[in-house]
Amino acid sequence: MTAVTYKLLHKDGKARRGTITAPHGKIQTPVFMPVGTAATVKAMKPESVKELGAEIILANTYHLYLRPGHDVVKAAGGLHKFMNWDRPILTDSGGFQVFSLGDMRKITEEGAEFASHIDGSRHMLSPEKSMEVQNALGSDIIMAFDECAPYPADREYVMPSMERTTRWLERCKAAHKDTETQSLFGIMQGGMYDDLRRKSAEDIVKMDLPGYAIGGLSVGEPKELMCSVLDGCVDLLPEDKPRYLMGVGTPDYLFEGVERGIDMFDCVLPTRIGRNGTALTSFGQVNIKNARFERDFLPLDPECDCYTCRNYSRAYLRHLFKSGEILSSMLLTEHNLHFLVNTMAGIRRSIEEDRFAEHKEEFYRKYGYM
RNA sequence: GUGGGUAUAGUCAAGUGGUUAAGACAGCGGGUUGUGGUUCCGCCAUGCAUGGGUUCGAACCCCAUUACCCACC
Repeated sequence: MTAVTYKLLHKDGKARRGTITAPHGKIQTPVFMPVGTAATVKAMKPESVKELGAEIILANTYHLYLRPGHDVVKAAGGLHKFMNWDRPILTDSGGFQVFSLGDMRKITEEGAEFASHIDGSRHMLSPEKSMEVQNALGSDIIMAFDECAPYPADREYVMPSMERTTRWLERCKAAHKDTETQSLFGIMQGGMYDDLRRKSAEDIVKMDLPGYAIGGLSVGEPKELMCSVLDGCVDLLPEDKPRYLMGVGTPDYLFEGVERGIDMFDCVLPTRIGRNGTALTSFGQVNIKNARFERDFLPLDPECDCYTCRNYSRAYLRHLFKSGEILSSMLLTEHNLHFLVNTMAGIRRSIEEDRFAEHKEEFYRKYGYM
């Protein structure tokens, strides 16, 4: 028995309504996972993250390995206990940092050598090491150590990179022993090339893992390109396993992903832009810093029932941000997270009622994308 | 009242005769997609207290005026 299982409940077109059962609880899918890189969803108390309906959050192997160190987290009794979050946790493998650290790292067949962004010290992250760290953290879902190719990247770069990611996945699988309490998800790569995506999918699906992710998208490519790549590769993943589109995203991308059969998403966007004064609302993105909100005493999103919108005005939120007050980050983050989690809940309902397409159109019309 | 000093953007300021007047903060606008983000990128003085003068050319030199600061009466 694997730690994480998926049950498909209903389909509306390719959109899937399902449940994931993990050691720390059930997850209704499609799901949006808030990101808590350093064992905290920034500016949020775990209780508040729970209250707004998040059923799973994401943490990062690379960051926790560097600080405080996975041995510390393990000594604390595992990540759940350490950070006071008793629902499922997914940990990213550190693979994305291979991409985002740019020239501060070197990739070899063995793994990736990093210069710590904290103190410059050098560290080697390999498939085996990533499994060791994620095992010590004790997350429900652990991700394979992969390489996310940049965009744009030519075939000559992407093909060997993708093949190495597949070899790394084999090593991850071999190193991952604790399959009863944690489940390893594989990651498809292949850049923007349909045939490489197909090859990657075929190779990783053979390994019969409890779940699969699509990596290497949402790295700066145009939306249409991401959609067309998804068109060509989501169906290559097994129907009876959860499908996770990594690093996505904005509300519109969520709809595009679900429409093509994606079950899981994560993104730093709501928390990051929240801390920087931008809100996601049902009528589009709002920059609360704008002078036009100086005397606007309406709630951020009049249609929202989150704590922030029930109690505070745009003028107050603007004031808090301009004053550099901590409450600004808290209130905006809570709203943004609530908005995306709630958007996913609406998507799930629409799939159950076979009206996903209409729901998507309605959302776009209001959000200002159409 | 006498002597001295200072006046450059909302604020603090660089610039002491030669092409489009540094920079910082504030302000304004934008960005942000498996978090290297109290972050990043733009914009923001046709004008240097005011009025004259010298000069090919003045924020810069000269004169007057005004305001403020410091001393001394």
